[in-house]
Amino acid sequence: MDQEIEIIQAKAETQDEILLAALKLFATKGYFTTSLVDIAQALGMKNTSPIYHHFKNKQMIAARLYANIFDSFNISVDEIRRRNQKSSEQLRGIVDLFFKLTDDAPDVMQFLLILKLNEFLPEEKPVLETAAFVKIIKIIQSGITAGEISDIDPQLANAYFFGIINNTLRLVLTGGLDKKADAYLSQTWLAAWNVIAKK
Amino acid sequence: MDQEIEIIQAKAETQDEILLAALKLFATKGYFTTSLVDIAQALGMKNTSPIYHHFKNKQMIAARLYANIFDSFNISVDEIRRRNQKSSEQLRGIVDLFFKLTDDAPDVMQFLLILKLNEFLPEEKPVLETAAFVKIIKIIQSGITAGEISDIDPQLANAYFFGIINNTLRLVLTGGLDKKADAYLSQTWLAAWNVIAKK
DNA sequence: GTCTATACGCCGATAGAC
DNA sequence: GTCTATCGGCGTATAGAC
Repeated sequence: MDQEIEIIQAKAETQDEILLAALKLFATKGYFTTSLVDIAQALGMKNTSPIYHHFKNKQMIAARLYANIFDSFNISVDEIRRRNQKSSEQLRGIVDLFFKLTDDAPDVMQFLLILKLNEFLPEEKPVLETAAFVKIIKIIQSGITAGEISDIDPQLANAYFFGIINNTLRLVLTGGLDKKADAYLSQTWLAAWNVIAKK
Repeated sequence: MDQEIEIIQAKAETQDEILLAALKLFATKGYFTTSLVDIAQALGMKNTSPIYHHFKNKQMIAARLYANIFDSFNISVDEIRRRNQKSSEQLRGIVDLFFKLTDDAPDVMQFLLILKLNEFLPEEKPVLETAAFVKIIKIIQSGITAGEISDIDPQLANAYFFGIINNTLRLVLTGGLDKKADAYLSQTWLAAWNVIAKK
């Protein structure tokens, strides 16, 4: 029984290792330019066979990454909403999370912001229809109703606000800005918030 | 002699047809998911052979698209700079061009804004190091010197300004905003300009 | 659960007739 | 300059021993 648990844990661990290696390679090289051989080699495997022991095929690796990342992002957004009442505070929480992820888990952020997911995951929901991103729109709508955010099209407010946030992070990730994301956090938050804040 | 000219023109025309079909497919499906067979079929060819008559290989098609699009964008930026003195006017000209291209040549805009060019054109310059985009930074720097634009890091000002512009256009291109780009032009320009304008 | 070995398919690319 | 035909290679995926 102990053995079985160990085996299951071992399996879960190598699954995660595969996911981690794949994420890193997808984020840096792109999905189509990384082969399963690349992933296997990154893990010190001599073949791709072990990978097929854990995943049906290459696409399912990406699908699992997609599910994991968006689920965990969704949970984070829920927590942020629970812990803050005002739209401005909730948005600030999301921005803090994005900047933190950019510095601490850039591969995850690449996956969220930069990769063209629909190119290799055509059946998954577009990012903007994802639970977490739908909730962000709701936050903005609440802010408009509450008079915190100026009364414009919520989709446009979203486009402007996260245009500033995401483009800044995009540049950090691609080396267009040379400091850590954290160095730009307060200034960038202010710029983005002022675009949509009711004067 | 007349015949020769005709042949050369014909060749140039089918070259452009190949480029146009490739651009459309790359923009909609992505580079790696469109095969040369796809391109050939889009042109009514029964084989890929005619393509190889005009281009050495698939990558060279993309490289030519890259050169054409960035060259013509660069020329447009030069014209805009020549015709306007103030940084605000020059930026406005570039924004007008971007919005116009989004409505009139969305494939070109996809190529400029959305495709991950370095994934399939690793030896080409990153977009931001391109002549036109370097000039845009210069426009912003001039605006700061002239007191039109607030005195922040030009790279950051660039990130904020085009974060708003490009993210809005990105959403138009991907269907996240349902009207034509032109419907958002004046409002989006104001939002972006106000972020960097000196108060 | 990882190894060796191998099959299979797709796509990029070429040869050569017309 | 487009056709028929075909090659070669890479990358995905599987079979089966250990």
